[in-house]
Amino acid sequence: MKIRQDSNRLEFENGAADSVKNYFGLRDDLPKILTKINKDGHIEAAINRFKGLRILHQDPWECLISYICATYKNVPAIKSMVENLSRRFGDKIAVEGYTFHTFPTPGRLAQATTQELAGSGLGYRTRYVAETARIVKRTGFDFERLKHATYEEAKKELLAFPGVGFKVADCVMLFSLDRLDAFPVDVWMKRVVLKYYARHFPNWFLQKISAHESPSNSEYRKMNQFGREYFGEYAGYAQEYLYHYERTCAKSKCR
DNA sequence: TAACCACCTTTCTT
DNA sequence: AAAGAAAGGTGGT
Repeated sequence: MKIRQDSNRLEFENGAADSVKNYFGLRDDLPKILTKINKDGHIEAAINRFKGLRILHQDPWECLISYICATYKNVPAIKSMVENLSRRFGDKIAVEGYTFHTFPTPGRLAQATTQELAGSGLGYRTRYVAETARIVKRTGFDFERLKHATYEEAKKELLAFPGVGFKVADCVMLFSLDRLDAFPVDVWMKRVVLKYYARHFPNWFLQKISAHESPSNSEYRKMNQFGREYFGEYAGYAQEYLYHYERTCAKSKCR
């Protein structure tokens, strides 16, 4: 399957398979979603600037490991780690003369030595990835089952993996378990809260989260709850538009 | 419960 | 070019 982006639309060679449409979130009813999350001028600006942005429906296992690796790292570094893992432990595949590597299975990562994993640049995340891989392998963990669990139950089960806190759990649910109501809160969303949604929080709270970089668990819960209640069943989409808007337009003029 | 803070490494910024 | 800051947080105390 070959896909080409031509300016603002995708072209699929020989039409798109269902799995491809699903991966790019093309089955999500974007007009409906954007209407529902468009609650104020701030999110509206983000929507107007990036209309068409969709949430990928990724593989849960790959998503889980990727976000365990993501803590305290910037995006290029995360990309590098995932590529290292794929190149060193995944299967080599050839497509029309180009070489790619699949993301390694739980079994393959479970049998990798600590040294081998650390060699991929994981740092202190090495033991989280190793232990999570072993648990998934040993228990035959069924990620698909979590798609049909309640929000609280799915989150609770994800939190049981080492290296998984609130933020990683919400990301895995949003990006791979079809939980579009999940609302991950990272440093960028904290900035969004302070900048655009301060009036929804008491002053003492705003001062508290300003005092340090990453939010505590109780602070996370408050911002997470606000996002889910304020934006509703597609809060995750609101998060994605605000996140991308803030990262892209905060410094530069974005025009 | 709440507040600190160490943590591996890569990439960005000055 | 080199050095310091920041990076899609988590877990332990």
